[in-house]
Amino acid sequence: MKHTTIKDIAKHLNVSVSTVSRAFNDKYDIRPETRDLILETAKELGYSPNPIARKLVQQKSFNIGMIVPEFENSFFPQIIMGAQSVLHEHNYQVLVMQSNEDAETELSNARTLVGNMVDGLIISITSEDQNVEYYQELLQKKLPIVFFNRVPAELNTSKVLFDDYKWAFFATEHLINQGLKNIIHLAYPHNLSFAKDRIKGFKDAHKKYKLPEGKTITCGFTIEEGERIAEQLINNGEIPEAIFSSGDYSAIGVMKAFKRHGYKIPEDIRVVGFSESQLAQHVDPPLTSVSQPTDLMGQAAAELLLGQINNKGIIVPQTIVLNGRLNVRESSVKVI
Amino acid sequence: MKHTTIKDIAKHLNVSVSTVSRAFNDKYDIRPETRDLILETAKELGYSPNPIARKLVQQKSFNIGMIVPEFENSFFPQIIMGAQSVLHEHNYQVLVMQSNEDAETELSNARTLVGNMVDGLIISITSEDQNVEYYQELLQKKLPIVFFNRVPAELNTSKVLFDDYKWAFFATEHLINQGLKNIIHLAYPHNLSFAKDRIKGFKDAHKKYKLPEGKTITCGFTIEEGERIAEQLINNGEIPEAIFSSGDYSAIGVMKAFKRHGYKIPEDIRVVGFSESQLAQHVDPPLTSVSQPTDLMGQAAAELLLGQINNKGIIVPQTIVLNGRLNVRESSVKVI
DNA sequence: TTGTAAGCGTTATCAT
DNA sequence: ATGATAACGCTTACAA
Repeated sequence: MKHTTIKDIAKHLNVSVSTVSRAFNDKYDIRPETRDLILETAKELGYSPNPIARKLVQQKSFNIGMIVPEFENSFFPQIIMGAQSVLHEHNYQVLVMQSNEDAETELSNARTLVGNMVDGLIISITSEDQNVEYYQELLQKKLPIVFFNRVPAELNTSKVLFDDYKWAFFATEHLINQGLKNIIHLAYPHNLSFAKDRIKGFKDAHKKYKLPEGKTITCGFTIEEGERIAEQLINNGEIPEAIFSSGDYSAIGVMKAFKRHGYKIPEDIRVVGFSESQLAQHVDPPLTSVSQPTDLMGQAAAELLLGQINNKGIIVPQTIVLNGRLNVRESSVKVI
Repeated sequence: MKHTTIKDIAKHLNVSVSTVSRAFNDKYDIRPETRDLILETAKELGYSPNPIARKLVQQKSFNIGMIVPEFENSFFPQIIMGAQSVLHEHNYQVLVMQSNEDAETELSNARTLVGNMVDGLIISITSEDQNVEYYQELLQKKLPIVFFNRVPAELNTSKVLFDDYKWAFFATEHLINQGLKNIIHLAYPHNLSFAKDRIKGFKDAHKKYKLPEGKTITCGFTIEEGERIAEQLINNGEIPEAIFSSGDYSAIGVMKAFKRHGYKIPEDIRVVGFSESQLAQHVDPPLTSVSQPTDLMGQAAAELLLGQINNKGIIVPQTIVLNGRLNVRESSVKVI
């Protein structure tokens, strides 16, 4: 693809390239008529300034890179949209990449984005342990980075978090308050910091009510995983009074499996999910779930990043912890 | 952010910049020891080549831009992942942007991506009528573009489509074959080509069975829209035997509203959706829906694009039409 | 095998 | 108000 360049226009009009450049950058002195003439012929010749060249000399792209583990579920897309809304207002474009839950891909995404000279990065990491050296390196080079939702503990930069501990606690309490004692928690793998926080919330709720520490089973993100765990429990004859799952999908899987085996929800087993997926209110029975303010999370991350950018890389690390809500639905309360 | 540059290394090692450059580009003659030395100090100094500069001189980025209307639902994300899988194999990175169903945003996305010197574009358009001149312009400049799912009729480039006509026909036939005569089609707005194709499929199925041409109502994409239309029908006392909706969400909305008013599905009204959303198999009753091969669509688009790129911009327009499947579930068949 | 220098498309400083 | 020109970081003839 052959771009029309500033030179083509300069030649065409017998002016210098700097004059043409000025026509496109309001801040310089230029006679209005010359400017209009240039802008006009630019349109004729199908010219628009080449941002690559501009980036090279200005060392600034007005692009923000964003990396998320996946966007199959609506969780991350909603956050992306939240971030976009504030970034767009400030004339930044957002380039999105997904790591597919893979740390290596995440690293290569980051490199691509940095290669494109993004002015900042907003990242939700895949694994707590990997890639931190690279991010560390970027931060040392004064590249603004904000992490959200899944964040590396060691890195000293801004983060936007959800109060996983608190809401796992509340969700568990919601079940305990109904007189239930035998609750199982389906936890996410331990390399995710929020998984640990939720486990802690779950256990501390038990402590508060002087109950024996609840049982925890590690479980994946999918419906199938939830089904697998439930089948396992059924096989072992180990039927709990309630299940608090770290994700809606596994919670739905659990419900499916138990229903298939003739158990009634919520009569026989109560179920609570986490993250308020689109499915939650539409499954049968509707699933109680902790909803996280995805749009706010995106907005907060974007604002922290803009702050860093405008601070010329002087990073004042800030951590914002966002509140949630427990959407109580039929799956977790006995209908009277 | 201060990048370490090729010059820093050159100075550090008392060699010329071209030697350093060569160390990073295998194809040139360079003494292995010099190369290793350079690569080593590069690592020490935290240097990696600046792709922006490289792009500027090579006029090639190994980045592909992809624009989708939204990624809140899993439809487009799945296509993106399909495309990514083949593009990654060929060392291309994919930059994704979303137009939010807005033609202007779509245009600005395209400009950003072109500005980043992507080597090709994969687009699902928001509106058939807008932005075509710009895309036309890009194509004339030999920028490879492949459209998918929602494509502009006028543009002479490669496209990947779903056979909307055929599957709307089959879906309708599936209802007619059960002896139903009074079927209403919830159609998408007419500025989307596939909306028209589905309407035609719906009507032609009626023709085949010598039935009066079925009724069509224009409806949005959301659950709420489906509910609104259903409420309207109920208010008018106009209860059909079946509803064939152009989208799963509106179909689900329809079911919700009818259920709320005491109608039974499928006993009183049968419902068929389109696009096989994640929700389809989990709502109550499970929703019959036409599933589209999203992964294949992404892969096909990517392959067509790579073809164009490797053809050095000599575009041989191709249109691939993909097949689907009707997933029959409880919402559309009377249980015996 | 290595160095020199031109060029990619801009912006920005310094003259004029 | 406009023009020359260096610079951004890199690749690539061409020369040595």
